[in-house]
Order: sequence, then structure tokens, then C-alpha cells
Amino acid sequence: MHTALLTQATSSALFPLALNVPPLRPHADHAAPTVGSVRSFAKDEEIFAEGDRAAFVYKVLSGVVRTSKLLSDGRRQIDAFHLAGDIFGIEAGDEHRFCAESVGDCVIVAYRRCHLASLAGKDAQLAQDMTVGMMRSLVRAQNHLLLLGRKSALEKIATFLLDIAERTTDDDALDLPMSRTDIADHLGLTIETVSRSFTQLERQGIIELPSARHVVLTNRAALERLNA
Amino acid sequence: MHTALLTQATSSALFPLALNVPPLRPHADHAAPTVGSVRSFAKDEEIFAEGDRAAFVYKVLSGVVRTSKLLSDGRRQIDAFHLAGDIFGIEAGDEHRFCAESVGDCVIVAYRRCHLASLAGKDAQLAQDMTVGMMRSLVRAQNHLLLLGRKSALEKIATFLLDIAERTTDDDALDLPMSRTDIADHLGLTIETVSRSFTQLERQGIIELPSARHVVLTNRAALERLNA
DNA sequence: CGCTAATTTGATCAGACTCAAGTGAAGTGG
DNA sequence: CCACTTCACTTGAGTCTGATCAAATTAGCG
Repeated sequence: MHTALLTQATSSALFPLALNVPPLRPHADHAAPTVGSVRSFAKDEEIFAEGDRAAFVYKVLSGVVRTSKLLSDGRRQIDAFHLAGDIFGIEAGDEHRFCAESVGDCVIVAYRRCHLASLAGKDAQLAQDMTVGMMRSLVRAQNHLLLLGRKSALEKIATFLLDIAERTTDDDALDLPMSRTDIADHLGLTIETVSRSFTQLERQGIIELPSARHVVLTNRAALERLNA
Repeated sequence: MHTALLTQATSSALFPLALNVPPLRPHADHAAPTVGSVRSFAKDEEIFAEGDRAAFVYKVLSGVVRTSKLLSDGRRQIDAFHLAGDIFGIEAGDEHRFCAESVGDCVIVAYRRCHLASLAGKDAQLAQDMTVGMMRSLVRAQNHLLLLGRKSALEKIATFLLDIAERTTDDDALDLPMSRTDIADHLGLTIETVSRSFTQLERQGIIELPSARHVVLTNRAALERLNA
């Protein structure tokens, strides 16, 4: 009896591998959480540093967070931008292998790791979120490997724009929450190359740039083609 | 009572996030599994293709497996090499987002996904393996992002050699199970650049190359330095 | 309105790629 | 057992994409 119950419990928990991860909907409302502590950050504040003890797991409520790694000489790789609803800071070991910073003003919830188990009991949705969050991170990271390893600058920008658009808007107009430097460090390019690629896409009539942080995708088909 | 038991069960299962993932030991013995079906493959055979229905999760018993993604024009990115003991083929959705092929002769176990839950009941170790496997994939992918996005050719090779050494041997001599082409597609380089980098490291006295597939790390300190 | 930071643009440079040829080792068949 | 084929790897020469260095514009912001 007990065994059956335990098996039941473990099965869905251990093998979310078997469940279909629903896509994150743009504009999904991320209501105030029932557990966890809410924290606010202004632009470019550090949420945690590489090597910090990983006492919490986080979820973005509003704004954008970047997680990045540094090389000893300062070269930086932003592994991901986390938007509202995204989970970040999950670690296997006891310290963070990334640094996390706010890209603009943002609000996040922090869940103390050692409380997660009991929290999960009270908030089933949270439990699901954590597992799904990890899977989603993996999928994103793996797609990003292909981009970094094998795509040209123009293709990287095209893929990036389509990704941000899908995650933040329903139409063809999007606001970039991050700087050219952040984009460059995410795509393995320099800011100059990022800027030139934007200009090139604009000249080809594929996008419009009303301002640096505002992009309109006027020719999605062409972007998809560059997405290879 | 029941609730407590269930919480207990889910906690360790849902949040392996909290457990410390033990490092894979070189030469760890990967005994015949108690469940799952064993399959053998010769060099360069396809285990599953990108887009295939993800009916199984796999574990390498011996040999090496590569998982890769292709761009429409044939450019390839190998996201990882899987050695004995490694899990691969875990998917969130119902189809594989990678292609998996044998690098040399290899033996693997296949676990039918829809049976995993019940198998986990009989084989607790397996359940743990799956979760840890996913975490390890994530860590590897994230480290690889930094390599692909920000490291030079020489640094990529250095990192690669140290990684393979750590995973396959206790001393400084290692056999590369994969071709230059595979290495190139893993590191985001061409075979010529891979070859030239090896030669350069050899000329600098950092490695020895008794043969193309055999490397001796004569100066680990220098490699670590390149690892940045 | 002036100051500062972010972005764009230009000119030059370099690391990695492409194309091409050469070397070497492994295997095949006579 | 040796000549021949094949395939993997190495090396060389030239090119090109994206980086670097530098300057000009533009956008925010107090």
C-alpha cells in the first residue's frame, strides 16, 4: 500500500521527462506567489554571484534577469535572459555556477532551497514549475549551442529576434530590454557586429529600427530563413 | 501519515536540485542493468534521429555516443559526447531534438519511457540516475556555451582535452575515441583548425601526439591556464 | 541645455575558414 | 606478403568574417 503510494508519487515527480512541457505564453499573468519571498532590483544589480552559496531558487515576476559566466580575463558569456515566469538559479551542487543580474528594474521571488520540499507540498504548481524550469533551461541551452557553434552573425541576430519576439509579444513589434553589450555577450559577438547586423537587416527591409531598443519584424519569412 | 510519506517521496524526487550530484568516476564499473533492453551498435550507426518519437531514454554501457543537431545546409553541432555511464536521449516533449549516433562500437541500454515510472520502483538507482543525468547534461551544456561563445581555438582544444581526460583516465595519457571532424563539430571549429591547434600545442611542449588519436598531457598547468 | 553613456559607423587587422595538396596509416585484394 | 586503395589527418596559401581600434552620432538625463 505504502509502496504503491510512494511509487505513484515518485513516478510523476522523477519523470516529468514523460510530461509535455507547455510553452510559456507571452503575457501570461504571473500572479503573486503563495510562498517564497519577493525581492525588487534596480537596473544592473547583482542577484547572486558565481560561486555564491546556492541557498535559493528564483522566479522572475517582472522585468528581465541575465545569468552569465566570466572568463578570468573578463570575457563574458550570457547563457540566458530570464523573462517573467522563468525560473533561474537552479543548481545541482551547493554553489552557483553563474552570476545573475537584473537587466532593468525587476521583481523576483526567492524560494529557499531547503524549504522547497515542504513548500512543494503546499504549492503543487510550484513543484511542477521547478522541474519544468529545469527542462526548459536545458532545451534553451542546447539550442543555443547550435547558434554559438555554427551560425553566422546575421543568423544569430535573426534567431535572437525571433526568440525574443516569441517570448514577449504577440505581434511584430518588440522592445529589447537589454543593451547591445548584453546581446553581444549572449550571441558570442561584439557590440559593433551586433549593431552592424541590425543595420544590415534594416537595410534589407527585414526589420525596422524606430529606435535602438525598438524593433519591428517586417519580414518574418526572411528571418525564419536566416534561422536556418 | 500518508501525506508525510508522500511529501517525503516527492521532496527528494522533485528536488534533486538539493542533492549533490556525485562526479562520474573514471573507470566506474557500469554493471549489467536489472531493467531495460541492451543494444549494440557498430561505428557510426544511428541510434535515433532528430524528430524521432522519443520512446526511450538511453544509458551508455561501453563505447561513446554523440548527440548532434543539424542546420538545413548540413552544418552540424555536436552538443555532447556520452561515455560509459552517461544518460542521453531525455526529452521534455515527445520527440527527439537531437540525433544520436555511435562514435565507435558501443553498447547501450534503452529504457522505454512509458515504463520508466514502474521501472523506477524496482530500480531506485535508475530513478536517481535519470534525474542526475539531466542535471549533468544541463551543467555540461552551460559550460559549453562559454566555450563556444567566448574561447579561442586553442582554448577550446585545451578545455576539450582536460574534459576528456577527466572523464576517461586517471593519468596523463588519453585515447580520443572520436575523429577530428567530430571534435571540430563539437567545438565549433573546422577540422583544419583542430589539427593545427593540436600541432601547436605539441610544438609548445604542452602535449605529445604519439598518434592522431593518442594524446599525452605533458603540461597540465599550461592547459589549465588556457582553460582560463 | 549640456553632459554622459549607448549606439552607430568607418578603417584596419587577425583568427579562423576555404580550397588545395601532401602525408601517413589501415585495410584490401592479388 | 606486398602493391594498391582509401580514408583520416596534416600542412600550406590565400580569403573572409568578425574583431579591434577609433571617431562620430544619438539618446538619455540631471
